[in-house]
Amino acid sequence: MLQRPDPFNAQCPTRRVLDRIGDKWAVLILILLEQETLRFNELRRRIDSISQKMLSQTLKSLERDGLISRRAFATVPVTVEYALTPLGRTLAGTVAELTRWAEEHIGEVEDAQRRYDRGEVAA
Amino acid sequence: MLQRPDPFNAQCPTRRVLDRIGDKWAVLILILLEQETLRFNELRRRIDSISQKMLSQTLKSLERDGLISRRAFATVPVTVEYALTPLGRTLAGTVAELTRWAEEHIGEVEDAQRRYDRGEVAA
DNA sequence: CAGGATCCGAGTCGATACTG
DNA sequence: CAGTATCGACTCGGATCCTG
Repeated sequence: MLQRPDPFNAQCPTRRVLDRIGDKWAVLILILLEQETLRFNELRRRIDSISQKMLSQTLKSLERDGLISRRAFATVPVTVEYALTPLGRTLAGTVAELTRWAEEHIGEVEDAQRRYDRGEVAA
Repeated sequence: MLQRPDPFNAQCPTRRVLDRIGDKWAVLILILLEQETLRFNELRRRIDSISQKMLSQTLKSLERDGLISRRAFATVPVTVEYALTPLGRTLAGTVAELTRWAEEHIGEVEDAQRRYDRGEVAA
């Protein structure tokens, strides 16, 4: 029904990648790790509103997808560092395009919302 | 805490845009409408697995965000056409970058997953 | 044809408590 | 410090029925 690997119709792999990006926390983590390697609790502090459950869960699936790498050091209290893999880095770059779009057009979106909420259909 | 309009910490507008993109159905609709204007049930048939509830719900919020436009014709049974707005078109373009990434790298992601599931930590 | 309203089960997420 | 395990609240989304 479609020429491309079709993100429609199924649990096609492409769709799975899209869902991954749809994940709010995953995107934030990618953005943070793009700038520097971070430890578990550092990430937690940066994101601030994330629960420890969602953080570890999200980190695990990002690692599974080969987007980030996990390195544990046998220091006195354990130390674990998370960093982007080369693959993750390419994705982070693409995602950055999106956040750029958001920053540039958020004004227009909000205007549209106000108009809509005022009952205007807008041409 | 951050230089950019910070997608962290809050219900910052940029975050809202990201959530929008995170929406699986919204993305699919944008992709379809990028190619041609479609009617309600046409969209329904294309996406196939979407329920009528989610379709109308998603269309409504896309319209509210100024990304698509809705035009109703007073034909015998009503006809409603949905199309991208210029704003929506710019977003669709950006989203296309993402699907391109997905198509190009899905293989690497799946390889990573298999390795992970086999218990390998991977460097 | 294009949708609104309702009901309801499955999955998500946060809070809490505990471990190596 | 870096997690895991459990539980309950809440939400999302599908199925169904109905209308202009």
